[in-house]
Amino acid sequence: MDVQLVHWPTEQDRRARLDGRRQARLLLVSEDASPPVCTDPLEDWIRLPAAAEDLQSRVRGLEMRAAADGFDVPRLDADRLLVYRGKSVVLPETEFRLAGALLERVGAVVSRDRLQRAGWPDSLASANTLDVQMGRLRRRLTEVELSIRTVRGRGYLLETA
Amino acid sequence: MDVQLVHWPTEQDRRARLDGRRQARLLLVSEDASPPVCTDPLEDWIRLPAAAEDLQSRVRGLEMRAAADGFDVPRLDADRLLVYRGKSVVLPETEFRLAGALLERVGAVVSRDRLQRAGWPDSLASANTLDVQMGRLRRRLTEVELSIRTVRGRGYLLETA
DNA sequence: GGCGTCGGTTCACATCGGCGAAACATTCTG
DNA sequence: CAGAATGTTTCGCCGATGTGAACCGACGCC
Repeated sequence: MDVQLVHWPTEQDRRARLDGRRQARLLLVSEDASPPVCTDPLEDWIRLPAAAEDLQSRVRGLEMRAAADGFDVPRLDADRLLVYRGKSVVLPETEFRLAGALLERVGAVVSRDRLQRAGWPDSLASANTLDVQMGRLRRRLTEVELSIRTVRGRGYLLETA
Repeated sequence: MDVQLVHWPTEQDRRARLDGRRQARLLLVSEDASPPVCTDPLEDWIRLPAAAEDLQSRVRGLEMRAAADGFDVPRLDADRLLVYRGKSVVLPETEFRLAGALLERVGAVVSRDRLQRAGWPDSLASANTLDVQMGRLRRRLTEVELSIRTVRGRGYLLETA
């Protein structure tokens, strides 16, 4: 969601890394350098020294373009497809329901009890089953670079790293 | 695709028209005006007076984005030709209809039911026939570097990978 | 410090069903 | 006629799911 500021041309490697992560960035082009040609909508540049107003406009534009993609927010569609930063995984039914519960509160702890109810709305699974399914969900989420942290005695929380 | 130059803020109406036509344009922001926030990849702005080098870089970027526009979306013409990133394949009738259904919602899941109806509008094929045709379509799409992912129990989705 | 318990993780196993692949027959097309 | 396209069936794999057992670190207790 945020916009990274990158000095140009001194930080070329960092630019490449951000590009790989599909992270919005604004290149600050030093006075005596040539500006790059930006083809990625998530990239823009501005020549230094820059008016505060101009800088803001560029940053705002990038923010909105990044938000339009919804890139930094993991999204779960009705067909069990979890999308995050351009990648995606298909979740099986049970893991889908669990992921849904976690996504309702990204970054916050979701209690085991709540997860139980989310994962098995009608039936009632044995206690251990939740653990197993969380393990499976965890493994699958690594594919989209999401991770689940356990909070002993409290529950689990979804992280975007 | 050329890039239109638009004076800002005096030519706002012209900007709107170009936007509607999905025509790339560069806004020339007069010295005493506030720059707009550009969210469209086909739009950019530059503050006057501008160095020739900077102007060129902006225009070049827009040209390339305009050229890339639509390039990443697989397209299906009436003659059963599927085009994607410069390559293309000819699809047989049935696979053509199936591909059409998938392309209506690239990146989203299309249900088996919907595919059934798309592939066999009048007749009704036996249950498994869809699977077979999807397999065949799948094989053919590898030639244009497209792939079909199955979502168990839901349907299929077309991916641009 | 030694010990048991609790919560959580991982492994192995069994079941079930969706879906993929091959094989075959038939029809279409150049 | 040859090769492609299409429909159908059969077979079997593998993914999804639930369950039990082994394992392991954290914590509290004696």
